[in-house]
Amino acid sequence: MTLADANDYCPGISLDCVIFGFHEGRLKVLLNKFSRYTKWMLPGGFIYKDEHVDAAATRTLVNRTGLSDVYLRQFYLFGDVNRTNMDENEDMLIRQGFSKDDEGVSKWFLQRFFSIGYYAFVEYGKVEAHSAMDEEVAWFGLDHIPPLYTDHNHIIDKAIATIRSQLNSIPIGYELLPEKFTLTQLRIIYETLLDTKLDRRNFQRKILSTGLVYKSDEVYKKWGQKSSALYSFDKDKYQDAIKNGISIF
Amino acid sequence: MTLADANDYCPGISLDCVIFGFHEGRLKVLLNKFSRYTKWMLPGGFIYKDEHVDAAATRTLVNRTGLSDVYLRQFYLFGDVNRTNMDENEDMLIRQGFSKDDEGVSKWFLQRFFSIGYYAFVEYGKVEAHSAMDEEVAWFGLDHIPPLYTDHNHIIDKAIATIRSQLNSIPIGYELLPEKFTLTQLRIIYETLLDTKLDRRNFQRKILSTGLVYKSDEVYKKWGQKSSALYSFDKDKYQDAIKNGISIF
DNA sequence: AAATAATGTGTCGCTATGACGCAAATATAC
DNA sequence: GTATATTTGCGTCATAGCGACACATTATTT
Repeated sequence: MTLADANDYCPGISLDCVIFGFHEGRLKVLLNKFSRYTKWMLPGGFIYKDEHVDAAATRTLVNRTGLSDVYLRQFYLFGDVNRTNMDENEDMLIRQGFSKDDEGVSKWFLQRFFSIGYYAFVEYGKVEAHSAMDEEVAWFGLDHIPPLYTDHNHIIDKAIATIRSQLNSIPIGYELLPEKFTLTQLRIIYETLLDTKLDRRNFQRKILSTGLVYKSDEVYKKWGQKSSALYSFDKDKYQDAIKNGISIF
Repeated sequence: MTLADANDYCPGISLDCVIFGFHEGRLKVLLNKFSRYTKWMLPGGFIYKDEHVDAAATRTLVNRTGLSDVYLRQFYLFGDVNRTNMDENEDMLIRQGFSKDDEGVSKWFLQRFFSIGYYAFVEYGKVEAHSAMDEEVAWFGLDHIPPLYTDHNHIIDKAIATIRSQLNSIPIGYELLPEKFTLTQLRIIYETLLDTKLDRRNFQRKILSTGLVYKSDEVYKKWGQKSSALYSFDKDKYQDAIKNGISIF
């Protein structure tokens, strides 16, 4: 944000997006970092005074990924008094070249913030990780997330816990995978989020029995040992399933 | 609230509680109403500047029901720009005897509000519906909820939808029912929230197979035709089940 | 005395599920 | 070149759980 805009935003409230992608057999999240600050953070933003919260989240996502029309859901409001660490914020401001005596900057950043958590599923290959002015953007595997700004590690954990509990009714594969994918890739997503191993054969039977997925004529050869079949989602059936509530697991 | 306190609260954000109780075979929600205003509303409040959001919700609940130590969960942030209807708010203020020219009152109430939705399960019999100064408090069956203040009908709907989707992992019976209860009472709760009829015999088999419930020596006679057995929750097993994630349905 | 309504205790058949077997295709090791 | 490991495709089999339903029992209503 440009600090001049501060008056256009709702005070004391921000939003943070946990953006999931799937690449090289791993679930990853998109993080960014102010170039002169040490800590990575979730892509986030503020809400214009006349803007719907969901619209603000969509705007944040478009800015960072170039993608609109993405599966994006609000999942929790983080309202701990101590989640905003004033010392940490001051440190960040100074490193970014601001003076803490600057009234406008201090008043805006050195206050208590609520943060609205959103999670998003994007197709990794379609993302063009936009770096804003003085920002870096990068993907991090779930196992390799560094200590983040304020409670952002906690926000990611909560997002994963939420997704896990809703896995039955979330079209997660459809959103994360490319049009053609192997059932192993789909299984890895579920295994990662559920933190268990799933029997390969039983998983296939269950997925195929939903009828939401059909075998394409193409084959995936690059990887591993034996070439594997590529599948696609039946988009119509998928839309129906979401409306009427799907139950995969 | 006393309006003099406005400066102690976080601006632009409020919270609303959907408080569920079970009485006479029906699920009900607790609503209140300013005596001189026409519309009923969800019990709600504001958040002190140094107060955790959950603490503010607990405080609201204690005020209205006299109950602490209640199952209370945040479920959604309502952030539509138009959810706060300024005309409606002004009407309410005037009916309550305030002048719209009163700077303090207007500035506080005639602004955009976010609202954090909480739902709670309470034991109906333990509630002493406290009426504050000029408030009425009453229970309403889910089928008989009148048009409420702003988007409060929508908030209730969203609460029910959320609970419904989490019914597997929520200890709803334990929280809503008295210590001894019949399995029919428990079944009605599930039937109401799922909006379906459940086969009485299959339901019993399933509930008993969880081992979370045991038959007490007492019998419930008052109602219906045949006296029915009273059951209780095994509290230890219940605590374990919540920790490790229960799955009832 | 008959009708109504709710409860306790089952049965029965089907399906989904979890556990596992085995051959085929590819890569790496010796 | 042969052996070994890994991953895929396509199965089997026994069991637990589930939906549907039967029937006697108890109590209230008419």
